[in-house]
Amino acid sequence: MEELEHIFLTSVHTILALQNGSNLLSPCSDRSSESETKPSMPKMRLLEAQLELERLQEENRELTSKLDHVSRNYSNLKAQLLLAMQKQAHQAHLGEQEVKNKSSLIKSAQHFMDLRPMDVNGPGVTDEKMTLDASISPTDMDALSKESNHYITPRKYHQAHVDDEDDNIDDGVSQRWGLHGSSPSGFKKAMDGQPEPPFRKARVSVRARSEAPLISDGCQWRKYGQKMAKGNPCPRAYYRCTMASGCPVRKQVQRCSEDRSILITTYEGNHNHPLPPAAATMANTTSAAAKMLLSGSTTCKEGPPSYCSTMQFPSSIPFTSTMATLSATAPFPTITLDLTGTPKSHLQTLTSSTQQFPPSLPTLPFPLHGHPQHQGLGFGYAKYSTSTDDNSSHHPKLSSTSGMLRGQRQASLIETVTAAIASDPKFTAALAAAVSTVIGAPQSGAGGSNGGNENPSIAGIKPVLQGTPQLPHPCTTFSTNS
DNA sequence: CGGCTTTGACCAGCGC
DNA sequence: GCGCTGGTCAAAGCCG
Repeated sequence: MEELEHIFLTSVHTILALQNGSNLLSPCSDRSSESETKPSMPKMRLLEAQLELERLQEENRELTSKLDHVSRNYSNLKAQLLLAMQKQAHQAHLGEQEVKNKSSLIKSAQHFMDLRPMDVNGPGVTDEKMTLDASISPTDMDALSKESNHYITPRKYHQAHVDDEDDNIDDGVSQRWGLHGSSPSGFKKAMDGQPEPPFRKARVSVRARSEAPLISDGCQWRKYGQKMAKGNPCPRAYYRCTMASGCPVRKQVQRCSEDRSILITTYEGNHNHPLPPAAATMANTTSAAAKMLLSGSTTCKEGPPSYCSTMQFPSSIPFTSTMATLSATAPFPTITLDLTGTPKSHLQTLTSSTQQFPPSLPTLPFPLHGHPQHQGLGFGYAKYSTSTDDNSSHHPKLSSTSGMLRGQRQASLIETVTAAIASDPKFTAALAAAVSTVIGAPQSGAGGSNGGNENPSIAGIKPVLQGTPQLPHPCTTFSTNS
């Protein structure tokens, strides 16, 4: 596994270095310097230079796609390795667990943390395995989960059951559910020797201050239902990803009952199809956050799960009141990144205890796996800078990078960042990528179901940003369940 | 005409 | 066992 990671990081390093080299000849700098220093240059030479520039830009694009490809291959290999490890571990412990679990785990199964293999398997499964398990990239799990090409409802799942591992594999977490039968119903069925449906899936919700009916996350969604939720006068809408047939990803959209300008979007599942960079950014980010929550790779490892029900992450990004919350007491384990500016969201009150992260968390732009060349990726777009002058002024690093990077390249880099997050999930990194997704992309028109796949920005935020000087206060909430 | 939204019905989980 | 709630289905209608 470490070898794989090393290979991957080396590849990323190389490609990024090449990229940076290519970008030394950016159109602007090149043209301006040449025209200033050699005003009398013949037109032929200018044309040649321009051709060379175009060639370099093309090369740049190819390298970017190569990087993407390497990243996917890496995740794919990693996922396969993890699968083999999981099967091995599962077979080794299945027998003894059956006796143990019957007596002690049925009650605790209702707690979400019991989804974790450590809890179910006992000391036989190490923390390392859990962390590795959480690092499976969602998009690359698709390659392994061919069965998930068809969306399987719980009902259908009952009828035509499939091998749990394959069926849940598009979600590394739900796979654990299936394997160990830790969901309440799953437990009973597992005890009976029957397969259990993937009732719980990873969820990532985004809380955003937006007046638009939907946030634009780069994917195409189709509404399939709407319900009035208890305790909220606003209806909850259910959407399904329609970018590919059978994509299991769903999302719920609901306005906050306390502040109807806040839009709460909850994502569930992982895409089983290639995503545009913008959507991939969100998908990778959310899945990384989700998996980290469920993998327990955060600071609450040492305590019992119940004591880690909530963790608040004071953000280091130049936002005020950015807060990420993990909730274990909710029906689903939840990661909440609250960027609304509301100090205490109602989600935080769901939990019984909190853990404040030390203020020494890595700041953005953050180094990836200790590779300094990954620093300074620039998580600020021009839009962000203009709308947040006050904040950006406190963070010259961010503001200086905005406008220097071209949209496509930046999207690709952010995607790389989020993919890297998936391989070694630290929540702060996931948080950072999520925020970069929200604030970093050029804003699209307030498009309801976001047919445009290239823009991860939150539709409708723009008017809010312009109208309220204290912003940006988009709020991003990640909740993950499996 | 195809894709999408709407909306009532249905189902499963859960608490009492 | 019953009722409540969340989530999903699917028919009907709308829209470009």
